[in-house]
Amino acid sequence: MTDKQSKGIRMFDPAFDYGQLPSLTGFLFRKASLRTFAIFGDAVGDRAITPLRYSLLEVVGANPGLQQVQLAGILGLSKPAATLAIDFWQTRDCLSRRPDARDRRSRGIYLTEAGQARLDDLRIIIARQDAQLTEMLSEDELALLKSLMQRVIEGPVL
Amino acid sequence: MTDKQSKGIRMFDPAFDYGQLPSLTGFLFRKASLRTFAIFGDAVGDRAITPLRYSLLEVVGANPGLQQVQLAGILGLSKPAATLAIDFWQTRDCLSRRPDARDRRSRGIYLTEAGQARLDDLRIIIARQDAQLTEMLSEDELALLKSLMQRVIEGPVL
DNA sequence: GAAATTTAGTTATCGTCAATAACCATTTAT
DNA sequence: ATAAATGGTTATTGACGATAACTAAATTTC
Repeated sequence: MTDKQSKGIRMFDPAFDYGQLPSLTGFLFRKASLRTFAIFGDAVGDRAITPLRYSLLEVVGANPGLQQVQLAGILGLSKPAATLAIDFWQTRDCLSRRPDARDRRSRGIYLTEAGQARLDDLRIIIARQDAQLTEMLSEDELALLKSLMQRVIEGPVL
Repeated sequence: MTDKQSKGIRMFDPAFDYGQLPSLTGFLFRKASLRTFAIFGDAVGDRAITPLRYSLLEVVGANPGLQQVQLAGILGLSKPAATLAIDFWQTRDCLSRRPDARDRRSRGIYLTEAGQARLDDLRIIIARQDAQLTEMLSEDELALLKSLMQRVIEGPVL
């Protein structure tokens, strides 16, 4: 065992036959996503900071004052999940809930100063990590990949 | 609520700013993977049949007689997880554990007749579903996407 | 304008799942 | 022969996410 991090996952072992799996686009997406996740953890250092939690911070940073329900909608979370995710950052002094003057039920979510600093850090770390993920592609190829992925993602809901 | 299935997930809501998220390849992978997963469930009909469990069946079909440890290695599972996954199919009469003559500790995993039939079905359903996933791409674009994805997945472990 | 309904948010409870640890049986190494 | 390693199962635990139930505040309806 030489590799402590990332489980040292070998994506395909040439000794075995994977049937039709490698020809399925969805399978490739899943593998790519797993790989992303593994590397993400290494890059960020803190295992508690998952892609989802980072996404939350990013979205709050870009849209200060959103309601929790709105955040849940954007991130595809249930209400309780949103509550927990916000709790996570609030206990770390990165997010604050501020009362909304117009509607005293709802609470606007904002970055604290520490949160802004943390986000600035994370953005850099993660952008760099993301570049490593695709370092084997030329710039043109990467742009192409992204635009193809975009179209697949935005595709019809079926 | 018109859409019962697939949660009707809207991938991006143009009303909000997603920060740098949409420019991260890893984020696109994750979204694509989520989309794959959602559609997979709809296509197969049985929610219990996850991509992972299908992968297991596919790999056993392509490599009859593998040990459980080998399967775990190929699929990136822990030993207990492999045990459970095999149990899943065995209780459905699709896989069988056969004693290994040379090593009485280990057990070879094989498709049953029912398992072969089930796999044949699933292969077709899933191949069709996978095609739908990328129906907005031309044949050339799809081939390109796949080859780019392959290279990313096979990339260095970092 | 009071009662009923809806909505934002939290808390409680549950089920799933995967990982670790502990365990048995068998094989390999010393 | 004994010790160490390996294949497999079972038991236990912890992380999550989902639903349900609840509070508080807003909106609707008559």
